[in-house]
Amino acid sequence: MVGSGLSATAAEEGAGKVPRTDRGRRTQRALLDAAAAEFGEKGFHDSSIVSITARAGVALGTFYTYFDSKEALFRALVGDISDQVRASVADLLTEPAGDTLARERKAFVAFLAFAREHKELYRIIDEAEFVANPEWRAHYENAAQRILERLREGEAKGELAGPIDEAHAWAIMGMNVFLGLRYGVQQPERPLDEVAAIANGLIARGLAR
Amino acid sequence: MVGSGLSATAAEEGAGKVPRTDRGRRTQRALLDAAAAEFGEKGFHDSSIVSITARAGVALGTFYTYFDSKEALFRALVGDISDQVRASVADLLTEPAGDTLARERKAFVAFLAFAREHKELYRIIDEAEFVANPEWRAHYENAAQRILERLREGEAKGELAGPIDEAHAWAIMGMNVFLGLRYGVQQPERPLDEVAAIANGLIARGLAR
Amino acid sequence: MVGSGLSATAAEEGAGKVPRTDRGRRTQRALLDAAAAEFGEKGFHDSSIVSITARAGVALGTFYTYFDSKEALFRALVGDISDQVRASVADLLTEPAGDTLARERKAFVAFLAFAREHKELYRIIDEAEFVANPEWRAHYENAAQRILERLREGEAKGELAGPIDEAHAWAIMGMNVFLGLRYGVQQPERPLDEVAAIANGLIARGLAR
Amino acid sequence: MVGSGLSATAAEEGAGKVPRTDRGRRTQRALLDAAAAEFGEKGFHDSSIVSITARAGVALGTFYTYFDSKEALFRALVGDISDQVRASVADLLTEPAGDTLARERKAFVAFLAFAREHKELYRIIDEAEFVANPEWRAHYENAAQRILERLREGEAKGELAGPIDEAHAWAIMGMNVFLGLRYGVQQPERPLDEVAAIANGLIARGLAR
DNA sequence: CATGAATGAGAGTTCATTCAT
DNA sequence: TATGAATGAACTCTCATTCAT
Repeated sequence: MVGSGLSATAAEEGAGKVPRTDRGRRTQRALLDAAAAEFGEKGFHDSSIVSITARAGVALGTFYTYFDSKEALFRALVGDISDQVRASVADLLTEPAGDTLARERKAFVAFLAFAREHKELYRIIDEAEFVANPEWRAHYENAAQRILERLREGEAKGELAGPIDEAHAWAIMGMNVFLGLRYGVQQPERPLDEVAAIANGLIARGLAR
Repeated sequence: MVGSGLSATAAEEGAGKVPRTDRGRRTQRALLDAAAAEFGEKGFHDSSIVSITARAGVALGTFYTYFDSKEALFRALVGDISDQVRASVADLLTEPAGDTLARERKAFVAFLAFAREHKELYRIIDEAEFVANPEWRAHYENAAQRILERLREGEAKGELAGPIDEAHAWAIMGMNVFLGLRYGVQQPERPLDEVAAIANGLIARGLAR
Repeated sequence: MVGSGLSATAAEEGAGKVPRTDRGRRTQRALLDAAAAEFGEKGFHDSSIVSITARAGVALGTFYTYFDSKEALFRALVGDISDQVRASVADLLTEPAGDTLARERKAFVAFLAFAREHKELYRIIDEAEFVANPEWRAHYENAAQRILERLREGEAKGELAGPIDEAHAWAIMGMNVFLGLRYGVQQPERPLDEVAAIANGLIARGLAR
Repeated sequence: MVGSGLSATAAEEGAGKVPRTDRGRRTQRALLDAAAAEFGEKGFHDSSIVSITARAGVALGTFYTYFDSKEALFRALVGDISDQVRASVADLLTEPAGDTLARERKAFVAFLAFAREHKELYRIIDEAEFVANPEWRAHYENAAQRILERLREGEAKGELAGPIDEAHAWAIMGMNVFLGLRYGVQQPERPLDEVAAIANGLIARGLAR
């Protein structure tokens, strides 16, 4: 289950059709939840619309009342999850955090926690990078962009040694993603803080002034 | 093109059938090369045997003379490529390299160069982690293991600050993979050394004694 | 044509899926009738789903809306025909027949008449004994069982000389089946009663008290 | 194994090609033995030439040196087995047997013994009646003819009550075949004589003068 | 005579999508 | 809006048969 389903924005960005009634909204939400489960379990190609509608408890034909195609559904879902990852991380970052490294550590913990909470989704996001349609591939680029901005702020404040490069952001994101894979999905029993300490240690000294 | 095709070991490890004539060996190689191109372009699910045999210039039925199924072919290919990445990296590491950090930098450069040379394969390896069959998923675990061993050597020699943890290896691998994605596949025009310097700088200071 | 199609029980015993609308029921019946004709003409292996759906006047894919596989269809059909043979014979036996021999004669006539009416099905039943799946092979065993019961009744009433053995039932069934093949299918022009008289004469004296 | 393979006559009746060397004869025999095993286990349609040549230990292409097609092989095999059944029965019947009923009993015992010895072949003979090509279907008609001749001899000698009809022969054959199926193949542990006594009792009284 | 690679028609099956009700 | 039957292109896989060596 992805929280309460599709976020308002994501639904309206062309991926899903806009339901006009309450009943319609409930049906669309049921389809999205079912899709999250299905895609998470089986991946894009092995998921089927028959199965998704069955999970959602609606008839097969109903699907096309809310989505134009299987790809449209996937796109809607990826957008939604991407929103949630960002939201989940942003939440923690709004609190008056200390310095840049502390912020980055918080971001990592939030990310790892999200991965643990929604293991299925991890697969979806990753798969999205490799499924044909290029517009689904924005996730990592956006994420790298946000990391880069935070690093540049730190550089400006004199907390980090310059010059900060885009490559730094991609390196950190790669670290995070793989540690998320390892300790969020494969071995979720390892204490969050332990992993965060190691990751942060690397960055801290690696970028310290 | 996958170098000269399937490496001897990979071919004999049960994934592909063993041709008994020269003609047969040529055909099997043609199929493997065609498959590398096809899987690289379209990914596992969107690749079709019809298309692979067409690329290879043989009849559809010929495929089954050399592979039991589409999955068997993919497995053979992943094994082969995995072998090649490792070999490509190991080559550079046999030379009497300096300290651990220098070795790690060389490994990264080798990896990045491989990614640039075989962009299509990048996708194959990554996809292998997410396609159902778990036996295809050994690549990252093996790679992490090798990184970890190198780091532990450095720790033993007193070059790196301990304690070295498995998480360090996964973090470095993630860095490498994402930098490979960014500067090997997406933006291959950026000078190798520039990227390597940044990556190595992070690790160097991050793990320095 | 198999009477009105699949008997209610057979349809619900897992072999065919249950249609939810009238239209669906009509389509499933069309498929079953087409299958009876096709299997009867060509036998199981030479029958094809393409051809069956063509006969039924529906699209290829429609087949899988009603049956899971070619085997499932065959199973449904065999169950149904087996039901019909039994019903056809049982019908005549409910009337207050005279002694056991008269009953057995009536059963034979009913069987022979059924074979003439549904020549194609003869082949299907016989083939079912030899096609791999053992669950399709119950027909002859059930039939022998019913004959045996009738004979034992006659023995109890003192009409037949004991001891009645299972082998008697199989012998009589074999007689019936081969006479059905010869005078039901191959030479249906010979008068029913003539054949019945000969068969019954054999049994009559063979088992007479 | 079918004795020493294809009987000379059967081989030369157009079904199999005639080998010119000793080596050739050995190869053809190996193929026939392999085919008997394969067809017996899997039936005509599920048997494959690849598998038959593998069993015979020869290359795939070699098959067509000795047989024109899969059907030709089957035909050769059925002819051969049919020969053997007849020979096996005829052997016993040449001895100066007593009356007609004693002969018929001997014939049945011989048949049952053959069925037990060559269970696989039972299936082949039966299948032959239903596989498309009508020329393969001669077996039962020939067998009925021979039974009929024996019965008419008995009638002439005054041992059996007339008038003997073709239907008697088919009835007896059906009895024999089904008892062969039941006590030759399905329950071969039952003593031969017990079954023979029951079968013969039926015929004896059924046709006795 | 023997080999085994090559062929390709044809089979069963899946599933996204359409549409009448 | 909801339903589920209908569609057919596309796919993987099999195997009898041909043929160059």
